[in-house]
Amino acid sequence: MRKSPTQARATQTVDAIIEAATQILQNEGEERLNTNRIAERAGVSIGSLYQYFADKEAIIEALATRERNNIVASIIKSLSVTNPPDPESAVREVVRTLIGAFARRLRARRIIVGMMLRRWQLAPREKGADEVAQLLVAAAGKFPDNREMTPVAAFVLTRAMLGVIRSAVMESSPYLETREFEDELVHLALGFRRKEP
Amino acid sequence: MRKSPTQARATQTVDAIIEAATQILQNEGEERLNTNRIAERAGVSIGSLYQYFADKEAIIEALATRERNNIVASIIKSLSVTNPPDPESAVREVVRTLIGAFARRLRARRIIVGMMLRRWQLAPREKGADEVAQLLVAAAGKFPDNREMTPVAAFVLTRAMLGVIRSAVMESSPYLETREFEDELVHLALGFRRKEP
Amino acid sequence: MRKSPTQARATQTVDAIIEAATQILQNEGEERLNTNRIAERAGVSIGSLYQYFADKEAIIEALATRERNNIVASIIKSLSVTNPPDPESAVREVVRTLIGAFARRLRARRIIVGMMLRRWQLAPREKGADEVAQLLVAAAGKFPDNREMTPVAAFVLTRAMLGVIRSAVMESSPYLETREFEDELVHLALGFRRKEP
Amino acid sequence: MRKSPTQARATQTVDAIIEAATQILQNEGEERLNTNRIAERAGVSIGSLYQYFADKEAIIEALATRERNNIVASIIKSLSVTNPPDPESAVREVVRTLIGAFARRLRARRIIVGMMLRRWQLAPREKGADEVAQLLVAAAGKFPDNREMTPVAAFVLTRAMLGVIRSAVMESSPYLETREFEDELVHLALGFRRKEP
DNA sequence: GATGAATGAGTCTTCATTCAT
DNA sequence: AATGAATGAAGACTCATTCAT
Repeated sequence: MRKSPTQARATQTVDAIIEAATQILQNEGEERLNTNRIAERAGVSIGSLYQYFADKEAIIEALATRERNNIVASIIKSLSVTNPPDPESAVREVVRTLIGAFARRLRARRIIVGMMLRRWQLAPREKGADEVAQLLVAAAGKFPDNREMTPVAAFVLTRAMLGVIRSAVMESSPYLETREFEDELVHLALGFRRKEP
Repeated sequence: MRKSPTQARATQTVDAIIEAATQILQNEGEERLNTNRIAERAGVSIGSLYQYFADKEAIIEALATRERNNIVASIIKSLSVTNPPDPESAVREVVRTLIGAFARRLRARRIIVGMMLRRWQLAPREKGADEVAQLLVAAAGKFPDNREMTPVAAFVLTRAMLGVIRSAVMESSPYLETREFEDELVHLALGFRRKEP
Repeated sequence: MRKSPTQARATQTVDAIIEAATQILQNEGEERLNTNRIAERAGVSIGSLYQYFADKEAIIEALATRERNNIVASIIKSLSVTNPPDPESAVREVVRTLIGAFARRLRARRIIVGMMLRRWQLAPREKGADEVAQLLVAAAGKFPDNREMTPVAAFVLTRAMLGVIRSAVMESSPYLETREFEDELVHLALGFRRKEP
Repeated sequence: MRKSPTQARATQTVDAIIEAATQILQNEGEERLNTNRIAERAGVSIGSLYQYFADKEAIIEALATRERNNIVASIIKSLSVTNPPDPESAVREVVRTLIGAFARRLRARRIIVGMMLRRWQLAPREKGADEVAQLLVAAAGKFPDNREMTPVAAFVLTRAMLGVIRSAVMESSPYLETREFEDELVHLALGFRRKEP
């Protein structure tokens, strides 16, 4: 970001720009996402936009970061439920949160995810996923009959979960918000954490 | 395709175009993929390009289809192994093929694979993933202690598998070609197919 | 024309090309009129087309000429009616023929007329109009109470008549084939031929 | 117009674009009228052009509208002559103005006039011709021995007048600015407005 | 700081025409 | 003579970015 917004007014401007970009993505699609339109929708001049963002890429990055932070935050929150009675309850809580996080603002999320896939495929490092992995491992650790979670196992589990949800989002799957879909994801996670195959 | 190439010369042109597009994707990235460059790289006039492809999209589609066919073919081939002794063997065979299909292409063609994976997930009616799902279900179906595979379960399983592999490819994960990684994927699939959690 | 068709086969080809062009104009509009499409519609290769026509312009010219000849021929025919009982009958016959000639294949005619206006505005010399003018003068000469038709008067009369019909065609006027419209044109011509104003 | 010019600078740009288009039409013909050339001739970037005009068509429309307004204004002005003594005087005044409007522009701007006349005839809802029709009817209406002017009659009369003038302009007729030509047009109008044929 | 007019490289696409087969 | 694959100049339009006011 070119200039860190010190004044409250500036923070508002930055937020307005990111929100405008998200809305355009949601309502008009990626093709229509251009800096002029973002500025217009944000009620800001194009000149001002470039005072806070070095280039279009920076806006997209800010937008993606915001989305990821929201999701991670909501997962963390869901895990803070004290003392889940059994593994299934714990897992289900996380699954439900994950699905919920992605299902909201579906179209915008789909495009953002797609854009991130396109742009960051060479230098990715799915930060969010690793954080989620940590959380899952920690959550699973609470129950004695779980197998130990090696790094590889954590990697596989998180990417599997996210992969399924991501696919459902990207494919606009009708399953996405069904109970059966949630059940299957829970089943996937519980089956994975067991010791014997 | 706008015109099906009848003369040998025309077939060469079409191949040159697809090959050129592939190379550009590999060497310069998706952003630099434009019709003029494709034609130039293919040693063909832009006019010729448009004689065989209705628009840019059609070229990308042809390219993705070609890749997908290759992968699906290799999976089908791996499944033709007669009479696997147990579920694990069957699943492991498919897992190994899947990993192999993507990993082999990894070093040479990350961008194409990325594009393809994205397209599999973007295009709701793409056969690719569903074909793989069918194959997995069929492979698993040979053993009596499996639970029934509903459509939702098949969706979840295939997307989980592909999601994990996609992530490993995209993140250039060092796990990708390790035995442990393969084991975890097998574990994931076997755990999922069990009746009780 | 590059090559005058001596063989019957060649004449058919030329006709097919002109007819194809007319049909495209009629069904798809001027924008879609291009040599490749003409050749295709005519069932002829693009190479053959260029064997008979030097360039696209030549096709359009041939087409326009054909249209004009058809119209002039039909007017001549209508004037050959022997001994019309009175001026009004004579005039009405011509008017009716003119309207009929233009009203057929309305869309194609509209486009052809428009194209001619555009292309030949600098070197026009409306040949057809002058021929029609001669005919009108001759026809009018049969009745004693007409005023003399000077060249200027003939010019004005023919252009007025053609101008009205042309406008009706170009504007897709609903009047075009009504009885009232015909009456007004007859009125225009009869009023003009009277001696005192 | 895409954006209404608020700053003075912007107004200049818009004017420059229309003027450039006019010049190109004049000097190079309609076929050479393309947006890049217009921008270049206007001393403006192609981007600026597209900031004020949605597409090429919009430029042509603006240009045609400007011309039409000029002509209609001059006719209206000519009709403001108070109390013409007789029908012939009234009609002659209008005829003279019409001829003058087109003839004056003839030498300088044949192509524009041609384009304009074409557009008047092409665009069904264009006000131009109808406005002139209204004016003619009003002018004629002042005298008691005129027949009533139905819509069809007004259509025929205006298109006849404009058709004759258009032809004279387009064919570069030597009659155009002669007294005899004017007389014949007046004769045409007066003959038409009489009750009996 | 804010504005928005201006920029122009870059992209997709069409189509008249040629020429090797 | 016929074919149709190939050509490439040309044209419409977009949009990230700059900079004078």
